[in-house]
Amino acid sequence: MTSQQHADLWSGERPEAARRLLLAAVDAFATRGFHATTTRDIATAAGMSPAALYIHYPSKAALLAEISRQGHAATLALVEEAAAHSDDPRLRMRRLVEEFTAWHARGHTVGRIVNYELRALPAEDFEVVAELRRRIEDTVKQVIEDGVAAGVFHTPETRTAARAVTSLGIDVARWYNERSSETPQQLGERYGVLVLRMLGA
Amino acid sequence: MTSQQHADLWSGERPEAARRLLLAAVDAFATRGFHATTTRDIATAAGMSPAALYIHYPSKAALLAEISRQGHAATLALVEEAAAHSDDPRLRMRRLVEEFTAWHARGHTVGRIVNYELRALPAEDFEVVAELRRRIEDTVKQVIEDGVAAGVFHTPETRTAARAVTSLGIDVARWYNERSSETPQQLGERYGVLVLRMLGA
DNA sequence: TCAGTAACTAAGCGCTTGCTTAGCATGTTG
DNA sequence: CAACATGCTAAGCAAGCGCTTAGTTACTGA
Repeated sequence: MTSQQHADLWSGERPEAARRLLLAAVDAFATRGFHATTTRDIATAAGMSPAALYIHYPSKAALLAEISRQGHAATLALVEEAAAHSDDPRLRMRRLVEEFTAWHARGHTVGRIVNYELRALPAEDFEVVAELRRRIEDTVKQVIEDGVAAGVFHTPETRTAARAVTSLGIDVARWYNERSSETPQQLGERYGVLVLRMLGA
Repeated sequence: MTSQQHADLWSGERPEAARRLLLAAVDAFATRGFHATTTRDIATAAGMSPAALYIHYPSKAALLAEISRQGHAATLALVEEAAAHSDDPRLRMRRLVEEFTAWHARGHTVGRIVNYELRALPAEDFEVVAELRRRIEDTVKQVIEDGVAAGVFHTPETRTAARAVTSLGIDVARWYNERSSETPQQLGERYGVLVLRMLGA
């Protein structure tokens, strides 16, 4: 159940019990949603009593905030790295879509929390996360604008195009699961082709 | 707050108090999510005491099921109509994306419930709704396959392409709101252009 | 040796939840 | 005009919620 993705994202989390709680929370929030998940669910899945949760995290919402912040930070890093990877906007965009899509497939549990549990975040955590989201979208928009300026993309509304590109990746977290016929990498490659055509490359 | 969309979808709902409850539930479920919404929220917004809800609906989940069933049925009708509208797969697909996208923008509250509250549905209601969703996706896929067969679309994986097309529309319900700079119709037209290019038309 | 600390549990507190019960107006019908 | 149906409210119940308290155990270091 717990995918490799989680283990990597929080491999440095100490003490180990805190990490187990985080992984249990990711699975529970992704499967049932934040509000339908109880602190007893999380603690039990991590092999502890409910009270033990509060030694490592001050509240249920703090667990959500930790997952959302880290998930968003990792996504932004991935997008920025792909966008800086070459000089050709086509290669940058293809790499960006490949990685962004594969990330949302491989980490669809974290992806669901990141994208669909924003409302449940405490106000100040939401602010932090909203800024990360803005930077992700701006990075995508910048690659498109670079491509338009270079004459390799042909799309009049870069904001709308950026929305479409990010939408494709984000929505993968909603429908993808381990039983899907495509691997995350395959899906990324196919979406990369579709997006380049969509942008008129 | 209550958009025209809702009023149209449930204009025939009698008695009028039942309709008011339904509209209040749509707003509340879309804004806060099903599990974060209380029966007191819904009843108060509809101008009644909590007990009055149970005269018109047997449970909170029954309200959700009613919204989800009707929302899915309306979406399927819209998609099937657009898909049957002409002989040219390009015109059919453009119309389909225009209407599907505009629908998710105009009715983003209902759209959020339809697409993001499936987990909260009672099992038997979920089955009904899952079948409607299958038919929506199959209709989209069929238009793509018709286009490939006619030589006007060029995309090797029709299932993946259908996923991408529906994803674009569905995700609109997540981010669109009344303050968005594009009208639902504008957005539909722009997405129609992007999708046709994506399909290699 | 033993005070101090970190990690935990059993028990439960105060509150909110979905939903029920009992009863009250209003309007309709034989 | 009695009998009933409809649509509602005030009050509240049992269950479950997030979180706290008080205490136990195992380990560390002077």
